[in-house]
Amino acid sequence: MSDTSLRTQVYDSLRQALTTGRFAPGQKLTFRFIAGALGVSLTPVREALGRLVAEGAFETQPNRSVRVPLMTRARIMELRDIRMALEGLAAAKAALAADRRQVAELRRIALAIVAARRQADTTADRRNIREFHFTLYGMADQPTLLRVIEGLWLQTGPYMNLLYPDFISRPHGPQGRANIIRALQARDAAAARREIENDIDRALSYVADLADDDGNIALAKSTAAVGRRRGAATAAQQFNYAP
Amino acid sequence: MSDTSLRTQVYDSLRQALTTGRFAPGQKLTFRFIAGALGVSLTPVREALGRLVAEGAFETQPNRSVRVPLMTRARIMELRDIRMALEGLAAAKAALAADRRQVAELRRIALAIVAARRQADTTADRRNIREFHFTLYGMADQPTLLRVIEGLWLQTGPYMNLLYPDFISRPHGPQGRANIIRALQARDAAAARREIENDIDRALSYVADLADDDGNIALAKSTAAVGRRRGAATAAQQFNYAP
DNA sequence: CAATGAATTTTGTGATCACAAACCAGGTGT
DNA sequence: ACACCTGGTTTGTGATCACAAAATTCATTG
Repeated sequence: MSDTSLRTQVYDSLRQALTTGRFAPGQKLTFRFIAGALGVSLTPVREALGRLVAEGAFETQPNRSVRVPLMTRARIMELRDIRMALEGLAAAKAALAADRRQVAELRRIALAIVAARRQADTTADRRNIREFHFTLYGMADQPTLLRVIEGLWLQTGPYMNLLYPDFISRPHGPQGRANIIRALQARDAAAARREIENDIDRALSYVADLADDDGNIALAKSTAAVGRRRGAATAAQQFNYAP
Repeated sequence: MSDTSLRTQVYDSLRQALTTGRFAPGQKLTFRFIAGALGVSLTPVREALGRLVAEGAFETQPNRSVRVPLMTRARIMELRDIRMALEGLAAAKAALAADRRQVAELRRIALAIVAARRQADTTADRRNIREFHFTLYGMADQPTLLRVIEGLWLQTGPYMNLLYPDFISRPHGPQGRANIIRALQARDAAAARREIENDIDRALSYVADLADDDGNIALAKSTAAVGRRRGAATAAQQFNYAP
């Protein structure tokens, strides 16, 4: 482990919770609540939250507690455009740099996605999707680009629950991933970029259509609804879970 | 003023110092040094530095002090690609959204650049260049995009001194800005993107060519050399200056 | 004189305390 | 009923203290 500071542990816990959809959009969190749940003092919590606020994963009005941002339709579309540009760039570079072993690894993850979906395992699916994308982007070997993209995923994370179960069951998913793998084998940067752009476009346009201009969400029958029940889980439950 | 916390003031001071080239690449800073220079306790300094480290403006090995990152040629080229993608996107959107008043404002800044360069005023030039770009990007009205771009400028900031005086005296600068303004008037998004991409490409490719693969810089006769003399300025001098 | 190792100082990290501003009830007046 | 005040409570912010790990100094040794 390279950094074992408490601040980093708190940061990672919150990040995990965000990317796995444990916090609902608009949910409010106090410093003392997090500190109590994680068994640390306020100091490391403040530093971790400061970073997350800087990255846009949380927002705060001056001198007040933090909350998961409520995003308007426009803001989701903005994130869509940014992610298309950056993740498209990463995919294009990955296509030029990937070797045979890396492509095989990507194919393994693509199969795991199909398997988990057959069992409608939402948690596993989110983990798999994340692994597929970041394995792909990692091949580009561009650390700064990767970090910026991670910051963007942190912002879209709480909204990705909205994709389940309707959007995810559409047939275009496996097709897109197969196309990406083919593009890598052919070292076709333009095709890899195009496929990733399409993927992001479809997913975030779908999410954006569920949000109105005030940040309210058409809940439908999505699993995001569970996050709304504030007192349902104990404090510790919201952070710790078996990986 | 929306946020008057000390943490934010420290953050802004360090940000200013970075974007105006007051810190040299590789320069090391201790928490207590900054706290003393700004007359605050360690607490707000830690939070401000935590944010800047998260943004990549400073780097730190675990449990040790922070320093301005030394960038390899590869990393500068990486930043070039990211900035081309994102600032190109912002310019394209700006071209579609700009009204006549905003274009006039941009033309005013372009004239100020020419005027300041006639007097070889490096400080004013850096401020003007920043104002030109962020006024342009601001027209796109995309707050998240703007924040990501600001984070990237924070990283490239300490290296922008290397453009003076050689690169800046080349004739392509005024031409490029005139083209951008023309593109805005014509609502030509593709042209605006192309001009911004060219601008970033030229500047950062030039800087990258001065760096080797270990992060060492060919100093040449650039003004960055002054930043190297560590004890030259008092602590307070490194942060406070007349705007 | 360069290399080594112990003593000393410096430095980041985390916990705790003090405090003012924001929040929340509960009551009052209209 | 509803807006307004008011007391108590909660909450983020900043300073200070304690401490361990890292850096530095410097005497000692080969």
